[in-house]
Amino acid sequence: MLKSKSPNLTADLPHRCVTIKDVASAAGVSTATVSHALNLTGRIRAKTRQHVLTLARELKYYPNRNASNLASRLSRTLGVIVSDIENPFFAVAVRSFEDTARQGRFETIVSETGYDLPLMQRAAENMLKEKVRGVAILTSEMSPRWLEEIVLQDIPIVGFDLSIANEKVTNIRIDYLSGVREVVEHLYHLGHRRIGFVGGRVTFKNILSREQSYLASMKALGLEPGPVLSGNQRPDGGYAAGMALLETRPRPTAVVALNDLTAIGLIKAFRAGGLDVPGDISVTGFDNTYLAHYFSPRLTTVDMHPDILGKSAAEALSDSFGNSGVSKERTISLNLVIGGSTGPAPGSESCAS
Amino acid sequence: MLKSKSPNLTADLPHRCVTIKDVASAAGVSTATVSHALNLTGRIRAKTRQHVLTLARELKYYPNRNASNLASRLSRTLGVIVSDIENPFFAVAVRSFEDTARQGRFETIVSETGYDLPLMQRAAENMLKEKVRGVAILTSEMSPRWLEEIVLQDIPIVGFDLSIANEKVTNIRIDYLSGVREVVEHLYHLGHRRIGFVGGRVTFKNILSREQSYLASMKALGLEPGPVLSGNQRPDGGYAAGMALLETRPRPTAVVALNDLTAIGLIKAFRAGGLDVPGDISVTGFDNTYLAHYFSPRLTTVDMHPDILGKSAAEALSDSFGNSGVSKERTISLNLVIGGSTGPAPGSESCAS
DNA sequence: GATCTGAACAAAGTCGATTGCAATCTGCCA
DNA sequence: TGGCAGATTGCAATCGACTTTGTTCAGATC
Repeated sequence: MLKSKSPNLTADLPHRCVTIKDVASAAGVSTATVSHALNLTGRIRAKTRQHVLTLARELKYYPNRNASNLASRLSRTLGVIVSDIENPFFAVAVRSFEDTARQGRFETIVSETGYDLPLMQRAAENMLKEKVRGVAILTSEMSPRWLEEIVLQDIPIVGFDLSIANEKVTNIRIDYLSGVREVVEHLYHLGHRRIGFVGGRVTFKNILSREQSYLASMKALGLEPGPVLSGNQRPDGGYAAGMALLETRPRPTAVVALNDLTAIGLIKAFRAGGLDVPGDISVTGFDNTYLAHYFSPRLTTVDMHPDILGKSAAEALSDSFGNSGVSKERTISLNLVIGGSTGPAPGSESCAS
Repeated sequence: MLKSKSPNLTADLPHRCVTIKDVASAAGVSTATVSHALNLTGRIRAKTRQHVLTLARELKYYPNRNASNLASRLSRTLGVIVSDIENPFFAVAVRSFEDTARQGRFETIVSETGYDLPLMQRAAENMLKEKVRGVAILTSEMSPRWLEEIVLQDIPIVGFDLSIANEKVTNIRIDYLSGVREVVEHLYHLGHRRIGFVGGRVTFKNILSREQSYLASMKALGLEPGPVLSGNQRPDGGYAAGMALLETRPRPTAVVALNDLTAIGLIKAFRAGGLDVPGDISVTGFDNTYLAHYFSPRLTTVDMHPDILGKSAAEALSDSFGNSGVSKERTISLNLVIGGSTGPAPGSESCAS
């Protein structure tokens, strides 16, 4: 769209941004005054301030955040490390975190690990190089090594099920056991006795927690834990597990999935195998994402309140800036949401125990 | 966990990061040498380089990206502005963008607008202050004003349906018309004649494009455009629209939704109204997210290849760094995916036209 | 053995903003 | 009108890394 005839094309010249100096000289004041006018620091005459602000806007001045962070030795950026942004549970949590951070005039940068070890390291390094003010670990597969590394740099951390205790670390407790127990008991009351479980990589602590909670809940009811399979926390993993379960004899009458995504994968597999959900087999999810709500039948699941989680995480970081060393524990309560994906065990009306 | 008895608690002292100076003095070389060793610039003896690298690791040195960007007057960060990360379509696109960027040793920062104007402005300002190297606009509700503003700072932009033409801007073309036409024709061949449409905020250009494509497709088939409603690009908007459609007389026998999320909202509403999908009414989505795949019935939808989109966007930016002024257009091809959410129009076998 | 050459490294200026302290100005009071 | 306190504003150092411009030194050449 631009005729490129002149050798002095704008695009060829190294571009210079508008700096605080430009604003200062345009306003006929020093850079210090401009800085104070923009940041409400120092006492500036109202008229001067207005003048500077007007000029800054006219010149389209956008303060270089790199320079600002460097000079003030203080960043207003928070980091979030998350495993899978495609999972609506995390998407909601991250958004909630960002919204809360924004209200405190903090920016947020997000790094995804994709349940992958090298990416996990990269994410941590990213935060360290960016010199963020605090980090939220919205995933629990983070290796202790990198947590230590972050804490060593004196950066506050918030997360759940963190394998590290330190005054810079705020742990958000999630009572998986009560959540999973409610699910299992719900199925029990529907007459189910053979209740399977589809988990994920047990090397990840919060995934392991759910599995252990399942085992404990079964034992508490005097039930033999049914088949336990592993997915990959995503629908395709659930589908594969579901296909495997179709072949299992005796087939469970209900399956508890570690999250909603796995549950919908399971259901697709069961239907492909000619089973009716919940007529032939009941399925439960975990997280109560919008998927669970709009899926048909609506998933029986456990609400993890990702919005509260994200908000809590951001607040925990803000708090830890003010009063150092006070690591309040925070707790997220879970509650069962009953949907149509669970029903009476086949033939349970006649042989209810 | 830490006993705080000493007044010289580490946490109370202003923390100093390990800097390049620390590494330099530890290694007995100048900071210049350290910089060269780490960045592979300049000619350094292999032994010196190794020595420096080892020490940097031992001291846990993480180069301050703020200082680095400032000094080199060049950032290796790309920005992505996206409307709704909760929509799997965008989640996949963003991830694909990040992966591609990472391969080119670029970091990515993401800002979400939530279809909200003030947030849109904030996102743009965020990019400007961060002095990113390039921006991908994975949403089309960005106001031209901010696009201009970014281009003015000489920052390359890539996006789809951008309302600005400039040598710094790469436009990714998406042929909505062909995609929507395939959907409408598919329904037509199934015997549908009253085909409704649920769109979104028509102030957003790519949303408007889909609606216009629908109208054009209907006209091309000699059909009267059925009821046209607006959602909010999310499931709840689809649900509300579906509820409204239940009351419409004559009720359409098929509804085209502007995306998958709206489609699942619609279906929930229709089922709540006692309708069978696709027995009583057919529904189509758009985007072919994993939702469409795992939903039951599988959604008939249009694959937009978000992964290719994200990758293309990142590549376009990388390209624009090398050769300035070459703004290659890129095109994403769409293709129809037929699922079980569409079926013959009720009674169409007897009165097929 | 003196000179030249290029590799390897150091010194110092620079990026754009912040901030403590000094300098200036203003208004008020004596 | 002179002086002083308090309100404004400027000066200049600083943050941590990069990068241009030297400087040094080993080896090669004659």
